[in-house]
Amino acid sequence: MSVNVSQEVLYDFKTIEQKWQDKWLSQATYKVSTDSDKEKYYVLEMFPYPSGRIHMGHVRNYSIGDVVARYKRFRGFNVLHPMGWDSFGLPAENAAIKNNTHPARWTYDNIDYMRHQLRQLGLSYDWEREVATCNPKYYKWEQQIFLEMYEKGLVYQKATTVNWCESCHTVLANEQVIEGTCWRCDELVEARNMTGWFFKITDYAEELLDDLDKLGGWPDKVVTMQRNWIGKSTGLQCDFPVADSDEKLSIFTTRPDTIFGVTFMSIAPEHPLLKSLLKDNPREQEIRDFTARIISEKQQQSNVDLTEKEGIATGHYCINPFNGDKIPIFVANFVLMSYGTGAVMAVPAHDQRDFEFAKKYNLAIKPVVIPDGADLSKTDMEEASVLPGILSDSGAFTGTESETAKQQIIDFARSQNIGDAHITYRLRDWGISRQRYWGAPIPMIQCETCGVQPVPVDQLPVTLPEDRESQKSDCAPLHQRSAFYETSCPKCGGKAKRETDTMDTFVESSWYFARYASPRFTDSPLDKEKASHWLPVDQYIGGVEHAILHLLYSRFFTKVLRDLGYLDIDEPFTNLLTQGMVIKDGSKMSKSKGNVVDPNDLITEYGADTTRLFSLFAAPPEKDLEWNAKGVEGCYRFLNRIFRFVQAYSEKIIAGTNVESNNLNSAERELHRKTHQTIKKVTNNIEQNFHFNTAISAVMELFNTLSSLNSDKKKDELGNAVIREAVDSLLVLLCPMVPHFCAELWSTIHAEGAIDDEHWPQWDEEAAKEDELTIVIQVRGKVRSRLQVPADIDDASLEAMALKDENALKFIDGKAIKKIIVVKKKLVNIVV
RNA sequence: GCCCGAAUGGCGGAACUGGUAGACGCAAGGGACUUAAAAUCCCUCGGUCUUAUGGCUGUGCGAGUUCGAUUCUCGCUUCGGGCACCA
Repeated sequence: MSVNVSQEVLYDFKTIEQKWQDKWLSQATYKVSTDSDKEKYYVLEMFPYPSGRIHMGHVRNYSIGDVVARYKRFRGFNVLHPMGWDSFGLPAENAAIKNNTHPARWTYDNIDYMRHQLRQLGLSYDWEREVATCNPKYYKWEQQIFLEMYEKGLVYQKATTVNWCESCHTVLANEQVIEGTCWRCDELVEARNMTGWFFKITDYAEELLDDLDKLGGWPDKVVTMQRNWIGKSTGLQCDFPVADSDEKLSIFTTRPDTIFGVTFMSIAPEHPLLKSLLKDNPREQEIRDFTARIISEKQQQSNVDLTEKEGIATGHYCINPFNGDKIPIFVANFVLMSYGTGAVMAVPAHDQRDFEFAKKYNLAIKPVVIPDGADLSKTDMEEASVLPGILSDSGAFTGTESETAKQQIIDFARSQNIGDAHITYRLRDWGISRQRYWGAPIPMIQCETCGVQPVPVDQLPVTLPEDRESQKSDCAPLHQRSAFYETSCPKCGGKAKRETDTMDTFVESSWYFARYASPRFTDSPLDKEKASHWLPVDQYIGGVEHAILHLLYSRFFTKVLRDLGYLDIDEPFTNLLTQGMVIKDGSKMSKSKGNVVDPNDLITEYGADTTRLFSLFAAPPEKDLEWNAKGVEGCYRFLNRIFRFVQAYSEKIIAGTNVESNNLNSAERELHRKTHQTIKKVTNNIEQNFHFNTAISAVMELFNTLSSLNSDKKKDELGNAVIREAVDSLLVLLCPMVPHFCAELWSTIHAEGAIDDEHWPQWDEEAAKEDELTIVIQVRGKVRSRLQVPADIDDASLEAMALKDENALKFIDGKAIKKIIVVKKKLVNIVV
């Protein structure tokens, strides 16, 4: 029987993709519920901000997620795979002003368009669970969580120095300041004093740190970044009495072992003690001018550049409680009020900053920790010595090893009631107040008589004010809208004012993954039963740019929701995959560089399947992906070749029965073996590390084997059964990547049953075994010859064969054989 | 400055636990088909020497361990990422 494979037909992806998308939608193929005997699997990709249209980064992220979802379904899991919209945020306001539309209108239009785009990609979401965070039905529950946190003391208001972005007209959290600039618009951030609401994330600092150890399924890199961000330091907090005064200066140090080397004190310009130090101070004006200048410099420069160390003596002294030394107190520009106590004991001999400062102002440098073999006495030091060593000049502690001395000195401070062990974190509380319109209102009320009052839960949601014409742009912040903020006190009924700040949009994304478990639940933020069924997320996928921001906040919220009784897990995301960027011509795609690839164009020209296939094939997910238009064509060619083959061979495939593995000719055995090897390879690639690129190349190899066996002289030896087995397997293996394509071809060769109802193929280890092996023969570690041998050969005969091999003999050249190394099924190395 | 990570053909990338470097794809070159082109199919494809069998060389650089190193150790170089007065 001869079959013609048409050489010219290109498969009609447009019709095929439309057909299957319609089917999946109308039949709600990917809808899930908890009533299933199957084990649950929750795969989630970071939901997008509805900026207008999807970009290649989304395509990549969601293609990866969809492969995981479809693969796990084939493996028999009950897969939750939802999608939604992180739909509050600044761009909506800017766009609304620009286009004279309303942020809500702009946002919902974008959502409609982008949902359409995601459907065009054939992503297998349960669309019935879709959420949009700007919907009052979503943020109502966020407000309720806020209130419950407030009741637990996890929310508080304070006036403090905040990060202000002038271009965004709002405050930013510490995590949102990237190298001194705004995470969203790159504008330089300035310092301002403002009142705002804070989440007490620092209450969870220790647990957030400890539980990092539970995140074995996260990239080490992300765990390390979080660990550094939390920045735990242990040391001594200790009081230094101010000379001729009742006041004390409290310091924190991680080097209590150097406490005998303190030669001065540095305090932050904002330090509260400064006020009393200035009283009756002859140099009051000079000091005031200095601190004012430093504070304003700090505000302008933010934390971009390291400025030179600068300070001024206050004329006051304090007493080192350990040795009675009288030491001068300086105001210094490098001391941060927001870390530790805002005051530092300065040990210039053992701290580089203090060293530079001491050099500049000619202050004493007193070495007290002498590293092994070093001589720090008297000689001019070039830099601070930070190594451990033996204490000298340290009273009763002289001669002690510095690590031991740390604890002894802490113990001593405690016994004298002047200090104790202390832990300090770099992590600060999360400032969530934003002075913008398009965000979730903070449900608090300020009463003239009763003070701050929470909005009663039954009055939620506090919704954003609608405009007279909601089509029109009016993005005035809430503090400019009296109709919004004028209200009455829930306690006394008197005149009161609503909080006019809205919440940081990172609050919405800190719990959306839990809401997906019960997205329409109307009794409380989460249906506990559903949440405990689905959570934690088994596999979370998104960009590494959220390594700290979103992922830290979500971990915090998970712990808070647990403590509020909504969740019974400690960590939200068991496994995390951080995918690389999509780049072109060596750099990130951007409008300014003019190297943007629009997914729409690709879908129109090649279809969703090809687009997905290339974005999975070109690189492993965690690496950056270099976009290559020619590479896309290669993937398209690959799909076309399969399509033509299956069409041409459909009769044979349909006629194929089950493979009888003990009754195969050599061509059949070769294809049968390759099929099972491919199943094994693809399965392992996906299971181990989601390396779809190598999984796809394995399927390409299988197809190459299939088509070459068919084109050459062995053509007539191939029975229908092995062809059918190869094609059936190939289609299921490829289905997670190119679902429409495989569904269509499957339907042409199977009268009944959709590919979605199939099981993942299982490989047969026997069938996958090679019956011949290539053994490498080395002489002195260099490859000299190769042998084809039966797979079951034993080491002794292998060795014998190697010693008889002509090529090997040439290189042995009659020399004495020292040693022969035989590696099973791999090689023989003859050492002469 | 400190802490991570990476470096393999013209390109994207592969290589199990130390055991055939370059799978798969792209590009390039040659051929078949065609009046021609496109499409499709076949062949070649790290460098170098050689008529060829084949030899030598080759995974950023330099050492080391080993019968054997892309893989392990040490020291560099370059690039990328994170943190950056955190006391």
